[in-house]
Amino acid sequence: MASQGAFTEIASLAGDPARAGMLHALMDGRALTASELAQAAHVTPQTASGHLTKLAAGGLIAVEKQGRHRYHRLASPAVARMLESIMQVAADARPRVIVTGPRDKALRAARTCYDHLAGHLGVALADAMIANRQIELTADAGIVTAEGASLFERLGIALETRKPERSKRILCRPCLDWSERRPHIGGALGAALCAHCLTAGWIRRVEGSRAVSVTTKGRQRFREYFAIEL
Amino acid sequence: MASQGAFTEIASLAGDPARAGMLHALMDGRALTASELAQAAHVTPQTASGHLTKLAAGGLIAVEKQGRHRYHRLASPAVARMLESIMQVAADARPRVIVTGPRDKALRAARTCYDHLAGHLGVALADAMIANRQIELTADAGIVTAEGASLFERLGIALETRKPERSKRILCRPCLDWSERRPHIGGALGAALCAHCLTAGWIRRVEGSRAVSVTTKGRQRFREYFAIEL
DNA sequence: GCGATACTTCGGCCGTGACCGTAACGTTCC
DNA sequence: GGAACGTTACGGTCACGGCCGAAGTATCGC
Repeated sequence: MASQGAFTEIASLAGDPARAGMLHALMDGRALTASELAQAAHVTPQTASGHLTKLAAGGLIAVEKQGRHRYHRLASPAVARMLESIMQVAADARPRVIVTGPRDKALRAARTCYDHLAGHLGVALADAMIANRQIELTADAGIVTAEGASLFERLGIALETRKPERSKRILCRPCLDWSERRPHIGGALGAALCAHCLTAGWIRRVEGSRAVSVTTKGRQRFREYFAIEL
Repeated sequence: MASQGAFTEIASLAGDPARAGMLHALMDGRALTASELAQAAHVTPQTASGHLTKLAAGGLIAVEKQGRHRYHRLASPAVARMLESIMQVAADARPRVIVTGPRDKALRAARTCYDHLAGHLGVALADAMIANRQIELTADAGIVTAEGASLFERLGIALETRKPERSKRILCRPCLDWSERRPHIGGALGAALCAHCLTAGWIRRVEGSRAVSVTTKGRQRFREYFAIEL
């Protein structure tokens, strides 16, 4: 089969510890410089450069030159989904020794997963919206109800229905959380929600991590709109 | 981060050519013996055995003893989704030399993707059901409409709504086809549909491949129920 | 122009891991 | 019991690929 070679190339690209560290660091959806990624992977800049070249050649990351910096980001949402699915299998088959460091704790509490929210916060949001009949989720798929749509309208979040034809239903993607083992909200809906939380100052990115922290305002708003106690 | 080690382990397990070949062979959802997998991966039985031990230890495959055979299958749908997502990235970043052999041709026409239908047939089915307003699909999610539910009832396919509570809507998972680059029907719905096609004799598995062939009866039924000309 | 910063390329060292041959082990069938 | 089949264990070879040091190429600020 012709596609097999490509498959092994992609998988082995992700299977190296240093490169995995870089991909991990890029999972929050932002673009990072080569030196930042070298630091994240605990290797020297030369080594990192080689890895980045390979990742770019394999189509996993995209590079953008800007002055003397080179910004690297995941090439597409498909790559993010791939990484997420690998993490899920990894977490699944792992009831082994789990060393929960303090940084891990923050990650488990709330983090971004490429472009949407994950961790305890992400799952709590999904749970709340399900309880409030604003969305419906299974392991496979999800939809936004009329109540959900009106909530987003109240929040000032524009949900561009990608299918303007005639279907009024809005769909979203469930994304199994590797720390909570339960689905949170992904897809375009999750991305819009996450973006709103950031711009409205409900949450803030934690420096040098995928973790996010909930602000006082955010705590209040989450209670107000979603009936979540954090 | 604690999870990173597990991530690299899983990815590098999949990143070896021989193991990738085996996983590929298991992608049709059936259980195969070690010798069959050795043949599929083009290695000696001893080598294959070592790989299978590792794959099992990593939680990618499950082993079942039966007489003097040992049947190996993918450990879970999550693993199948992971493989699929890797294939998708691999296909995505590959506008390179595509050597389309005769076997590839059959695969592109119709094949199983773990437990549901893919290839030209799979995409055609999805297209037809969308056109007939029996399902709605985006890249992220999908649902079955009332018309869709009644079709499945006519076909004698029981769709156990996994959420018996009160939601009458049935959800399904879109799965981006790596050969057609468009979504086909996955999830529980796709699995039920595929199983029905097999048991009703609409399609038949091609020996030693993930490809399936459409029978004369199948051609007729697909026209009758889905208005598809093959 | 100059040095400083950011990144890449080159060359050589070294460890990991895939592979096979041989051989042993365990089941099943006759 | 013994033959046939299938799987596992061990030892040795070999090649691929990661890693760093040193040197080379772009871009910024002065």
